[in-house]
Amino acid sequence: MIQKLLHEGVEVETSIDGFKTADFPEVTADIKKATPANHTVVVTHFELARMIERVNRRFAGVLRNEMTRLGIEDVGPAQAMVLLAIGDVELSVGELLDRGHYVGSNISYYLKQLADGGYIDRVASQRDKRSARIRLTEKGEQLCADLRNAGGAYNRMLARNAEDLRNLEIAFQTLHRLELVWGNAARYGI
Amino acid sequence: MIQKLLHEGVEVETSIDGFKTADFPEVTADIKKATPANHTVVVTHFELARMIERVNRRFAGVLRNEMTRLGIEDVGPAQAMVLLAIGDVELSVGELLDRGHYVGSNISYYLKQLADGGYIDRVASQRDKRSARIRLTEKGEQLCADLRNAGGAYNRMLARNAEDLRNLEIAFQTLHRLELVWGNAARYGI
DNA sequence: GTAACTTACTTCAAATTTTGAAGTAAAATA
DNA sequence: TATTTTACTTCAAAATTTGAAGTAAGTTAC
Repeated sequence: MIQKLLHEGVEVETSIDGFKTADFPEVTADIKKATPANHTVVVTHFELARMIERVNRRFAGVLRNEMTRLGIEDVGPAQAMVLLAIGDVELSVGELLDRGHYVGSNISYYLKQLADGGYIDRVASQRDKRSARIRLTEKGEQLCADLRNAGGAYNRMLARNAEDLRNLEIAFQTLHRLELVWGNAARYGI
Repeated sequence: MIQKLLHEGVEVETSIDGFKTADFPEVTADIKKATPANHTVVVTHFELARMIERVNRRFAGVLRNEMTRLGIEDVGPAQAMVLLAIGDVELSVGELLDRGHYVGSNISYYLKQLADGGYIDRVASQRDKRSARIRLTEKGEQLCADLRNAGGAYNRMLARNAEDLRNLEIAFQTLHRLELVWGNAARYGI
């Protein structure tokens, strides 16, 4: 199951910023036990980052296509992602920032466009009048529903069987770990 | 090991565009065997996409910090990623495009900046004079080396033991699959 | 051989996205 | 009550990305 993680036939590449399991002496033994041989190349930081970048670009394309197909012209894919991030709960801008690690001014800008397009409602909180409460309008919910509906086909392609599901979950968890490690690094250094 | 994939305590969210394993009757049996209960929520298309977006943003921050620390001012993180994508092989612009699913004009633009900064050399191919062959200069290799060096700390944080390594590999493979599925979808529709 | 087409890129202008500095107003704290 | 902090917004500039149009070299079909 664990395989050499080379893609597109570029053997040399992984060895550049890849490290061998031999670099982890305490780990090598376990791996050797589990897998016979030849599985010495391991994923690194940068390989993952590049992969994530590529996949992200791909998804942006998918989303753009879907939105074109839906005839959405007044907002772009980035705004749609914000919409999906909001989901069906009412939340403050600050909560939304946390959800996507956005920059404040950025979200502010998107929310303005989404509000102008009639996709969200913003109401000042009763308790704290500084805090704006955001929620999807009917129109916003409709767009999300349409997108999720269109996404069903992808879910079926991605999750074909139990193994796929397991792998997707592991990928998700691992990405979450990356998020934490890179996030802490950005804030507290190293 | 397989866990409920909720994060940041937003229980409601996953159930929006999440589907239950019950939606896959043929799969549910296997899962039930493997895991006792309570692990019914599964990752979807959009959750993964949002996660990838967040992680990507985080990594951009990390890279920006590292470059600031290295005192690199003439090129940005995006250009550094291109540099890392080139690695230590000589390749054509077209090959580079494939590596990162970039848009041609975009890479052209980055390559110009990288060439101006003295990070890469471009030579017209002997065989095909339309094709530019790209490779890192000493300076370019140095920057890559510095970045990879700085990245070592992250690798150690991410790959603490054999399980981490396995999960990183699974994540990598799964992302690669996403790349293919989303890539084909973008090109051939659905 | 040459006209038409394709490939491999580059250029440019515009759109989109992201950042960061500076603001405002409400809430919390001293 | 004064000061500071929080929760955002606004704006201008920068970075990134896109897409249309161009150029020049190679290929193919007469």
